[in-house]
Amino acid sequence: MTLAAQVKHAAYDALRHLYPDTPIDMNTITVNQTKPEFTGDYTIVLFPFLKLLRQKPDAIGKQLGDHLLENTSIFASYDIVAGFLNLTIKDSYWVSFLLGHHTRTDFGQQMKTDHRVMVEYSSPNTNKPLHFGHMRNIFLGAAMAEILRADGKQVIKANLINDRGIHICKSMIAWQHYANGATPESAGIKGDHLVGDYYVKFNDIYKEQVAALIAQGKDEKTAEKEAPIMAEAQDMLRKWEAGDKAVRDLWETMNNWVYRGFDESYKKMGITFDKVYHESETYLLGKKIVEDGLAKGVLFRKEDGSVWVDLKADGLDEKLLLRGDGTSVYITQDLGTAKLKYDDYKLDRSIYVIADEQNYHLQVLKLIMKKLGEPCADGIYHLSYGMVELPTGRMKSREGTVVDADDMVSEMVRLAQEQTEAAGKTEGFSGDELAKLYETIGLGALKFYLLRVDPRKKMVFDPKESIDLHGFTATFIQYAHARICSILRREQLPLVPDATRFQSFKQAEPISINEKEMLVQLEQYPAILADAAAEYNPASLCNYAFKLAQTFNTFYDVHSISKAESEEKKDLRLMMIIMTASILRHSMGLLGIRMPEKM
RNA sequence: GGUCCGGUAGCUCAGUUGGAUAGAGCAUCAGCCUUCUAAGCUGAGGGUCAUUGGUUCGAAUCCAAUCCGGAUCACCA
Repeated sequence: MTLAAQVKHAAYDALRHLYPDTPIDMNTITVNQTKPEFTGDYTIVLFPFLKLLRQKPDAIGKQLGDHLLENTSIFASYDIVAGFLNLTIKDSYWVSFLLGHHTRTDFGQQMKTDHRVMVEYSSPNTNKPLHFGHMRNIFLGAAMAEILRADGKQVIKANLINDRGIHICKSMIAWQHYANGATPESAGIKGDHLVGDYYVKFNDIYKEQVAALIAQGKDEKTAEKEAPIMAEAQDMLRKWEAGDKAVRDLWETMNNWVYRGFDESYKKMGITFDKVYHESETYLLGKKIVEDGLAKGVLFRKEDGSVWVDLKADGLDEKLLLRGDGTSVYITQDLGTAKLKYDDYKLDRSIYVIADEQNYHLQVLKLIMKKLGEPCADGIYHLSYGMVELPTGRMKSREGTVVDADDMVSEMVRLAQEQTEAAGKTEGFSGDELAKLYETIGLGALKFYLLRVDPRKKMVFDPKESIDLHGFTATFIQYAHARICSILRREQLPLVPDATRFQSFKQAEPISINEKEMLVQLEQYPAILADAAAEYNPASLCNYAFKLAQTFNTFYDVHSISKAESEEKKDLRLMMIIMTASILRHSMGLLGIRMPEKM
């Protein structure tokens, strides 16, 4: 149980004992961390009891404080300030906390349960390379998967590749017309970028054709429908669904180019998956689900043969599930995938990391599954995140403002190198070590930048700010970690000492304010981690780790560790910084950010 | 227009189930390296928590209305 919870329970027991005739609800007890300007560690708010007990705050505070001091072992003293009971925790509590946990590398982690969770993220289309918007998705999904795993869940990291549909056909058509058989090898371009180039080409041609038709006097809608290249793409989609060999072969070839490109990008980003789904393998199941729904009478068919679901009773509209020509739409394949995921793993929860522009889509998906009586429906959870925007507004591929993922990673690594060299911190490293360090810093900065904001909020990507390695950044945290490692090297201690090293530690001197600040934060890590899991919010880990690093830096400035006032103080501080480094590694590790031992 | 999300310092963001004088980072200004890594530390300035009303001992937080911004309401994915 966390310290804050212990305080709350102690207060509850005390109040019940002191006022047996007045029932007190646990929820009326508020325990906060004491503000730094007051003496104490944790504060019980007395106001809620005034009316209940018909006494003045000072009187209640005194009785409660006295009782807590006499009947529990964790409090050293108390202080009442205007309705707040500030409690100071005994130094011995902190000492035993340190002795009990400083050798752990998994402090904060929960026991494994059999609760099964799938986290789906990345989920790219195979018609263009990954861009900056994907990166928020990818890092968020990967971080959430690790956080949930640390929270005791059985986690399956899944990638759903959107490998079929009209968008792929567009790239294929343009490639057929304009590529002269170019391959990634012959063109010297990464496969995903090559295919993406032809998707762009398609759109250019399409726009030209529409413009030409409008010039001939057609209205916009008709022009969009009649553009010949679009008709070709649609024809190709039908052939694909019919299993046309030539189309399937080209499709396979081009997709494989893209996969090799993606794999390279994922590898660079340090991203892995446990399971990969392809929509080409699930859309038929989706169609089957629709047909079953039709048979059950949950869905209905219109005159043109298209199939719909009526969601008016749920405040939504009618939604198309199959086109008149029998081809499936976006949501059709999602129905199949949702069921398949559930059947594969018997999931308690299935998390979709998808941008908030698809809130409606996910709502519809869950609703349809529920209507169809599929058991997977209840577990569907949309982890909806806000879009990444530039200071000038939304990124638009049309205007060429989309930031490419591969470029972004190399740029950040390059900047890490530039700034490390400028700071003159390259001595004592081999070439390989430096390359690894730049990657650790650059990639860490990027991940942290994208994860430090509450995922639900849309965020602004300011290129100028993202390259800053000062302040609220991964670099700041990495630096604190490297400082700790440096001290441990000097003391000839491993990052995690064995349990006998501080076994005979006996506390003699009082804990200082700066020491206490660190201890309070160290103790809170398990609660922060549990909260990040419960709220699906990696940003709280970013905030916590930054604060911990900040507190360490101040502590480091105020107190010498190697030259502490006494051997006893030195040991105490060594245990503290060992634990600090372990928690920084653990928390940032969940976000996929490495902590260097030297920088 | 319907639905959903958001509005906190010049900028980017924190702010637990309502609790003490609303906090960080960046930017600006002033200090701190003969002492464990200055990618650091200390301090200063900077706020009508969009607005108005309500609930209460107490509201950035809860409720209502209004204003502003965004997303979505496709036989695109």
